[in-house]
Amino acid sequence: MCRDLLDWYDVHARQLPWRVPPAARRAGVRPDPYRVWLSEVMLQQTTVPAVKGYFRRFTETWPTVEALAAAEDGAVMEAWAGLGYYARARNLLKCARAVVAEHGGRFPETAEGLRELPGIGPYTSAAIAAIAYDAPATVVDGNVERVMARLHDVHTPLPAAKGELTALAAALTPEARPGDYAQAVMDLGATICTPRRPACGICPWRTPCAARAAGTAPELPAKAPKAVKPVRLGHAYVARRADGAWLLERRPDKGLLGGMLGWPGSDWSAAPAPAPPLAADWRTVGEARHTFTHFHLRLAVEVAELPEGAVPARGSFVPVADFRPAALPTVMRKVFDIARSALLPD
DNA sequence: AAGACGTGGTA
DNA sequence: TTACCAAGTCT
Repeated sequence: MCRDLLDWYDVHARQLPWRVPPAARRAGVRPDPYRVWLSEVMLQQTTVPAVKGYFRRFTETWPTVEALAAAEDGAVMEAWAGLGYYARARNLLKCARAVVAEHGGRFPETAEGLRELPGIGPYTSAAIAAIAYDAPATVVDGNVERVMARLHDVHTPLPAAKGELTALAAALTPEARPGDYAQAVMDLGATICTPRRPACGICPWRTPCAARAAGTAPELPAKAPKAVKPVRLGHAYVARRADGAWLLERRPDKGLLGGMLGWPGSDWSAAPAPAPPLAADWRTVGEARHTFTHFHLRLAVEVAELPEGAVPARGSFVPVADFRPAALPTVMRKVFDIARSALLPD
């Protein structure tokens, strides 16, 4: 059965910037563990199209784990801006520095060893072990869960079904070509066994698939109902100094948008108290709306123009020449777009 | 162990 | 517009 999938993968493998194609892989070409690790971290809860540009820029700027380990924190956070889940970027640096300082610049070659590193959990450790080192590790991500739930017609809702689906995936992992196998199941889930409208008719596993036989494939895997997202409110303060500099603030390392640059603001709650970074003639010019994983946010955008000598209680001024909106997380970029059209009308 | 943690694309 | 979805990890 694994053979059917590997045969399919030999023909239909997606070509991705971090991947060694199956033909080259069988000819002995090994992927660079650094690139495998970087791509797998970027791909956590993130789509392939979103990752491609970031992967290219990261590998151009920092071609090796040594180069990344030597990078400045701010430069890495800026390069990650817009990709989301910023703890990944903080852990990426911690991990690179640990690999250089504690492992001589080489990634551990076993899933257990990899699992010890920051930002590398059960999925990523197995993925690197399998893909970079061809170890027979069982990779279980959202694709594998979906494929296994359908293949075995498992109706238990996630996340309760996680253990059962992991066991089913482990029982199927072959000794031969485990790296290609891991990528093949994920490709199958991404291109054939998709969440909606799976293409069962052209699936290499259409014959053994229990859900296909039962007609239940499109509704699997079952999932526990999601909690309703509350709405939180807040104020964001965008100040422009007379020389064009913007008042920005580095957010604390822990918590939401940790380590990222942002506009000074109130806390985000049901009834936020205004908290401008300095006394000024603030005007409300609009509202930025943004949805995070667990709440909706509405930010009142306040703007002010400041004299050259203004001294803020929080944050620091970034000269126009150094300011790049792309270095901000998306919610802060939305705030800027609203503030800019008020302060700098075309 | 349940909740925190982003974003952009799609229906 | 809203809701769901995508190669998870950490606490």
